[in-house]
Amino acid sequence: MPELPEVETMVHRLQEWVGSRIDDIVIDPRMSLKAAKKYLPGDEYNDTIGQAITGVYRRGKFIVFTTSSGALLAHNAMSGYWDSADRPWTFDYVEGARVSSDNDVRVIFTLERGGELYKLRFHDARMFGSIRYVDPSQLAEKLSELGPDALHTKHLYEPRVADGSYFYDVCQKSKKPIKEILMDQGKLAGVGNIYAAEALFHTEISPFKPANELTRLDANGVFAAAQVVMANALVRKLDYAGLRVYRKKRCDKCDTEISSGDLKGRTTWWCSQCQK
DNA sequence: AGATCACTCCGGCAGC
DNA sequence: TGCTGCCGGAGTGATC
Repeated sequence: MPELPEVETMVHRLQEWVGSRIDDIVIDPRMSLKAAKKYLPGDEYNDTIGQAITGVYRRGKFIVFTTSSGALLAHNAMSGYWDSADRPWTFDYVEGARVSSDNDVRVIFTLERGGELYKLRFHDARMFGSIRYVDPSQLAEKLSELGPDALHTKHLYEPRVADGSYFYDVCQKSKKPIKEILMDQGKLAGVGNIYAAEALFHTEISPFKPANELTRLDANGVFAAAQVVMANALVRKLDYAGLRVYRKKRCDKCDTEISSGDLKGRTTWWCSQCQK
């Protein structure tokens, strides 16, 4: 499941399409009506054709393609990724390498650049992702629903990044488990299940600890750890060997068996010995 | 009325 | 080997 570093990496690759024009779009006809609604429903399909891509950015876990008259707002959810037909992509998710398949292509954009035509493809096996065309005011509205970003990266759209003090204030306002706060996109944009678990492991705080029980030092530490694990993922080019608790069997500090359980519908991993 | 919750999309895959 | 059940971002509508 792509989180902030994965999305940033995809956005970096997508830069090559800045300056191209969307000539045509084909949406996978095999999808149910409900699933197809997530990809340029209604007028959005026609609104998108003819638009020039003026920039590609990341905001939280969203990809923002700015265009001549508006923007495409895309979310990869669990299984989404982008590539072009002439250069299929193998993307390493934490679950293992995902080899680009022709079978999970949901949307094909025909792009024109310098008189040549290219096929930009959005793959999404599980159809949980989305692509929406929005006008500038809708874009601003949608993005305003996200909290400040968790990490300043090269391709961040309209950089507005949280800091430890902000995160402490957010924690103070809620009795919810700290992991829920970390993953709440409306409070802090970009952190998902993997890096939330890792950040809490590094700071030795239980994912279930009520957020308002964290001291300022705790909150600063958790926020800093989240930034470090995501920044490391970026520089290591998403080499998941650096993960220490997510889907692990044993704690690499104390050798206790790693616990796993449900926290608000998401499986979470933690060391019951180290994390209090 | 704001916060919270259950439910929804779906294929992949673990576990019988 | 073939089935069943579980998993999950974010949006939606229901409920407290």
